[in-house]
Amino acid sequence: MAGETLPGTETDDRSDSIVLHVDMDCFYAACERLREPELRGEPLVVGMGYEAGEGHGAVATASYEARTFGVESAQPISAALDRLPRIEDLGPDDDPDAAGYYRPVDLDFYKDVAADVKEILHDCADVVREVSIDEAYLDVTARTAWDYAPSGDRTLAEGFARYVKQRIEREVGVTASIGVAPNMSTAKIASDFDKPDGLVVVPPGEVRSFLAPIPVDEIHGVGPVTARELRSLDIETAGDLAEADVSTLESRFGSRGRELAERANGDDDRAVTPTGRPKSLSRESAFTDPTDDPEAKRDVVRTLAADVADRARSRGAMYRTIGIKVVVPPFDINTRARSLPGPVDEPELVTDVALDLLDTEFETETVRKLGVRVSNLSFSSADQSSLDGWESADDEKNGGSEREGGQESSQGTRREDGKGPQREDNRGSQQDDRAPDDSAHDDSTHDNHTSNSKPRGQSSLVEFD
DNA sequence: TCTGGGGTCCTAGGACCC
DNA sequence: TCTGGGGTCCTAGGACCC
Repeated sequence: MAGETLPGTETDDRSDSIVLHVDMDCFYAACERLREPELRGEPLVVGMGYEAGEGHGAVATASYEARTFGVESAQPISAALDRLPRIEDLGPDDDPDAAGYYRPVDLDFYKDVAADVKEILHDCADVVREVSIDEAYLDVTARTAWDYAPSGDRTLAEGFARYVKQRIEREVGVTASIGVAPNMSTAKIASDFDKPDGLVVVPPGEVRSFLAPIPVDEIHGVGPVTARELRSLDIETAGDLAEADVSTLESRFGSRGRELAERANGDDDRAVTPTGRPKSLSRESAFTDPTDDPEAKRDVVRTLAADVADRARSRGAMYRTIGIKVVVPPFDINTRARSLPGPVDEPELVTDVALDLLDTEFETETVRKLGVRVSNLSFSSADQSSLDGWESADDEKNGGSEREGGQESSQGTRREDGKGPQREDNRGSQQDDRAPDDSAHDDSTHDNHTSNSKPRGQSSLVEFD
């Protein structure tokens, strides 16, 4: 790994950083077109929870051609079909130009394609933060510069971004929009500015003038609720937000208020850090029709719980909290959770706790959707080194001080039955992790009966039977 | 826009400890 | 024991993102 930035020389001032935000254009649709080139240029809708010929589910991605018909992402498929009929449903007299193609989401295939893209990204940058399957931040400060190319009118950074873009298109066959800026939040807005197939470069001196006219709701972190509230304060653009009175913003939005104003002003000194480990894993599913049938609900919860536990195990995650989500019509979201004294990897326990949470409060409730979630995750150390090696290996700061995970006896010995991740390790991705004395505390409160041969009667930790 | 699935972060109140 | 303040953990809900 690159050792060019020594710990001591790491500057707090990142104003000359070069950050790329790479955002794949209509990624799911682009993937479908890779394997079905006939779909190029056609209106194409990729639906999740959608099955061929059916009408449920929601739009995951609509191609630009489909968007001209009013199809939008997150729309119910039924609404999309109203605006853009399925080509197969056309009668002989209907206009084939006013119809589109519908495909179900095939995440496994998209992940394969995304892996090819990410390989290129990692090849082009020292630090890559993957935010989702189709989006990533790259810190390329060490690879290029804000200087102008000899030819005169373009920065070297722009040339570098163009190179990344072209590689993706040439080697994978899908297009990306890229924003280039001195920080993450500006790069993010820049990538969005000229989609699809865009390349927008905002050099350090132009950040504020670039941001000023941007509508507030295009700022990352401003959703419908915040946008409405901002507008009620006559704040319509990033420029307005940058000039707004900070204490007013803070009283309205808490700590987020200040942060939003800073972002709107082009101040964002977050370093691009590699993707961390997950904080929670969940699975949910909606009923086609809301139901109050207790057994039907339990069946779903059992399936979801098994799925989640399975996924946790395959990712080497132990969990300390198990929860459910119950969505009651029209759309009331309820969550319930129970924490265990220590991390476990116990599929049956996930099922039992989830069912218990369901039964105690929601047995007779009519529900639209159910979910199961595990959180408070911890990962085995073996797995850890492979994933954030650069942090733990070279960063002496967190190397020594806060890793007492080793001699923890009470809960360090979950499953000594020969396989898999053994030792819990609370380091997690340590920023808000109050891990250090977390375990110490745990220890002192209920250690004495640790018969560390067996994980002291897990079933008795939760009060079934 | 009557609503799919998988996440993150923040806030607030209560329990509990010192 | 009715009186302080500080801290952590837990749960639940909400806003937001893709």
